[in-house]
Amino acid sequence: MCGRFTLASPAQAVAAALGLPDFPALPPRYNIAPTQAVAIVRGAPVPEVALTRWGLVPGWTKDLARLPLLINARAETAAEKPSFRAPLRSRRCVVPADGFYEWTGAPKARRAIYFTLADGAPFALAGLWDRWLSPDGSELESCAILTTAPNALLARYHDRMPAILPRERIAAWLDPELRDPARVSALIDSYPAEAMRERAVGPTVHSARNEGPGCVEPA
DNA sequence: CCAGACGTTGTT
DNA sequence: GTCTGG
DNA sequence: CCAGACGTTGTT
DNA sequence: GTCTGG
Repeated sequence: MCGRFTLASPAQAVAAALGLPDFPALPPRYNIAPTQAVAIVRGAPVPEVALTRWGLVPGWTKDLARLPLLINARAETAAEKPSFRAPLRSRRCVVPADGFYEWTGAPKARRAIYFTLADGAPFALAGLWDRWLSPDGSELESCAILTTAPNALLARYHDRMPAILPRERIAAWLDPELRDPARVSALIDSYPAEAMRERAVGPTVHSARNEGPGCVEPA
């Protein structure tokens, strides 16, 4: 799955990787955690960037406190889940990232592994977003990252991996005219293992309170 | 019809 | 053990 | 995802 | 909001 990721590349590199005319300069992030602000790209033909809470809150939610944190959505079943059905049809987004972490090992010997593309370039995670009107009248926009079957690299550690969209599929994923669930899910696949790299990193990333390049330092 | 649920992951 | 915060 | 908290009372 | 269970 995907419960922590990074986005520290220069804005220009993010724009190039996503095929966008530009991308805003954001503070480099090495430890993006659930409930924190996450940049998403949504809409077409001119995509816009928005900052949303990581942990999707369905529009019909009545009690935020009782809602589990929906940071991931299984691509195989999202079309049938009440929380994800409508967002999958009409509120798809991409989440720019340049790496993500997976944890492995027994509870007392947990290690984090950091995954990137082989060339170190930023990439697009397939995401969903929604908008929730809180009782006090304020609006909350939130997002979730889709997961899929792991490639051979990820399978060494986990039975899931985040859905990375190859650059040529980003526009189709963001296209609001695309509403057929079968065609939507056809865009999701396990990214080729040969195009990815992994490295074990130290314990700094374990705490979501830690931030900075120390999170990705080799163990 | 109304009421009630609506989620993912990892671990054992 | 379970829930909340980041 | 992991880390960390998890409580009540009285007094100022 | 939308689907399922009764």
